[in-house]
Amino acid sequence: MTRLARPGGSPLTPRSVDVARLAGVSQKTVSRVLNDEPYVSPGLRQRVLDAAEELGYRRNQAARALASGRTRSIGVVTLGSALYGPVSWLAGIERAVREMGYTLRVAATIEGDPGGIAGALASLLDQGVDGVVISEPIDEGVGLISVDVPVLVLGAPPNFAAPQVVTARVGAGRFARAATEHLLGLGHETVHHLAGPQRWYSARDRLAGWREALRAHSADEPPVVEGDWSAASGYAAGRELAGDGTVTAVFAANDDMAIGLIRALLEAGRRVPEDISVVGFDDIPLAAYVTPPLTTMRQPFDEVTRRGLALLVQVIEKPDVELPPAADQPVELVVRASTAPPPPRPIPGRGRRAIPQAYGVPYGQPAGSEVPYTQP
Amino acid sequence: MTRLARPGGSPLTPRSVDVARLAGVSQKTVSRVLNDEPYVSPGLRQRVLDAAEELGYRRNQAARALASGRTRSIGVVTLGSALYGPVSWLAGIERAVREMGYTLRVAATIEGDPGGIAGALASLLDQGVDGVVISEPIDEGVGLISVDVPVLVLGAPPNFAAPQVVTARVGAGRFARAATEHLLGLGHETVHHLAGPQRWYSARDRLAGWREALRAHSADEPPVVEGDWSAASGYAAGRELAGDGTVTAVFAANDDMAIGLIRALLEAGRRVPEDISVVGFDDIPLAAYVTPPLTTMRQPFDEVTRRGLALLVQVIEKPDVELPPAADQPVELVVRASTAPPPPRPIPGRGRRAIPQAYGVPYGQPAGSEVPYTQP
DNA sequence: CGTAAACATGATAGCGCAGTCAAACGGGGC
DNA sequence: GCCCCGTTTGACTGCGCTATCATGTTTACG
Repeated sequence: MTRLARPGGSPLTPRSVDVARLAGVSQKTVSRVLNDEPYVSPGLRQRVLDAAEELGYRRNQAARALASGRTRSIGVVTLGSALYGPVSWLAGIERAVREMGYTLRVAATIEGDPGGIAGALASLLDQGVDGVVISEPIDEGVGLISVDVPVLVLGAPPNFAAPQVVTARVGAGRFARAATEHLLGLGHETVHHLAGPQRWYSARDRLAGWREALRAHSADEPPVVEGDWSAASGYAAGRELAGDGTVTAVFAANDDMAIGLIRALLEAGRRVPEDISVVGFDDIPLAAYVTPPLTTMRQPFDEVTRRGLALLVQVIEKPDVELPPAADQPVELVVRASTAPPPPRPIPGRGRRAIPQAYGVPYGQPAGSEVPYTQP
Repeated sequence: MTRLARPGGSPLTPRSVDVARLAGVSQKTVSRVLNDEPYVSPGLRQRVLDAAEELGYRRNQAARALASGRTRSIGVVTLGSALYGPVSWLAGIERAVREMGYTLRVAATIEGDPGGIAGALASLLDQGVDGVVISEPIDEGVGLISVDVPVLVLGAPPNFAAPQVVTARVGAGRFARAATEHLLGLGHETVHHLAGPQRWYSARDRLAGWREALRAHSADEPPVVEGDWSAASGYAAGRELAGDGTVTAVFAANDDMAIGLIRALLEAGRRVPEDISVVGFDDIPLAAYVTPPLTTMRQPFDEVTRRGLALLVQVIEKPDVELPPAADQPVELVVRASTAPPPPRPIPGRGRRAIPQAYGVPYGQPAGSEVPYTQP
């Protein structure tokens, strides 16, 4: 049976003095050994390690933090939701934090709570974290926030004042531009955009990238439809767009909305990709398996978080060293079956068309629903 | 501009003594006020609060922890992945932890690392957490683990020795049984099961529930196909099952696998739900928007985590009080379009059938892919 | 009006480590 | 042989708070 004890949990768990006594050294020497400080003879070092092992000694982190002023922990401000993007950031952060020898404390912002970021940050700082990660920030009318520990901002421009602010971004704009250009390259006259909520920096980045691509190709810029990242909002947008006969290509700001959008298009009798092409964003694990498989942009979450945290830790430990410039991650477009060249000629008129005949398609015979489908 | 400072961050941040001096009381009185202890006169209390406010005082948690032996934090052992189930647990836990006035520390198990749970637990206990949440545990040959703080085990039987072990479970078995019975109720002779990895308790629960339902209805028990929760594994299973003409209904242990499964069936020319019905598990937000919309079991993540954490905190703070018995959550089946009665007569023979004509379906005309689809 | 409770405050002593400084030791250069 | 300097070790102190106990100060009630 594995036995795990919390230091200080009971009066019986050993203290560093106990280790010192057993090893026949001073308490300070135990501290030296355990912190890998120089000036300890190899013999003593081993004796201390053996004694610590024998007693099952674990350092009390609260005492360490109090005495040293450092907690060796990093706080992350995240959204308390199951959105794929934020969750993937969190998973990557956990891994990277542990790799760097730190521990992780989490504070979620409460959805829709303005000043939520400030609240979450305050909670983390109260806990004495040595650094903070803000993943995918939203600007809900919060002004500049000033924090007295280094900050890593993921996927957004920094609007924090801190001893050091480091940024690691995917560069969503470039990705959005590539997605849009993929559609233009297939021959679409223009590309509609189903945007994310514009309070999100990453949503604005994607919008900007889409706009850039259109301008660079002198394409018309159709009105933007804004969703809230959810498939439900994509579905709602899809019902709108399905009625517009001029739409032949849509770039959705994330995969969930893209999938909701596609569902609405299919229900309205618009085929994907024959009538309308759709590109998503994120490459969620399901993207390859929905019908039709989704063309999408893959985000390099892991590389970005790992690199960002390495910078953050460097800044925490050696505040004076100059940081290397951030390197952009390569853009990765995953082409699947939701994009194709536009239909031969523009569909005349507006409004719902008659339901067309189904193709005999090479891969599979999808089916609609027989049970009446109601919005959940 | 919002200014946030870390207690102890600089020598200038105020201490409780500073507050005491400003309020003209002893340091101990400040401590009393801030801990809401009785026996402080209202006048003094207010003076102390004002002084604290004026100085922007924040308590140093490390010192509090050291002096009191409690960190007011709860650790959660989680999987470092973006799987919907674990992630939803985590989101629910964060919310509940904050509601209870605690903070959250996270340690992820490293995938495929045996003893990963023990390692993550050790890391949390080293940090001095007052309680631990194990979400969706796996038993990777780890024996009984003994921990010296209370433990909340979500969604699984406890195999931990601790001062107190509380369990909060969805009761996945009952849910799986309901899912299976839904299919049997539609007239299917039996139901195949696409199981989750059997190292997971929740996967075993679901398998057991499925089996129970079959037995109760005296239905044949077909061989189980095991996936790894991913859509890719569902897809692989689907290729297998598509070749078996006797399959008319499948219960998948989660939605991702169900979606991968459906994709493979469609590609093989088996219609869903006309030829084969599929039920998923989780009710991920996308489930309503894939094609066909997925019939699935909704898990009450929030209720279960909230209730579980309330119990955990009670056990931490008042170890002697008797706990109320756990109440089962109601089973919730969300019927969408991926399930239907079986086809009129058993499909003769085995192997691939010719691609049938598409229905003119009431809701939408889904399309397959024209671009050749390759497994990612 | 006296006495026992209840209330209100403060002095003092740790919690378990890391930081500071001083002391002891040892080898090389003169 | 003496001094200097790098090495090795330990005694002592303090991080900022909570806990314990002692000391006043009221109130309750016979």
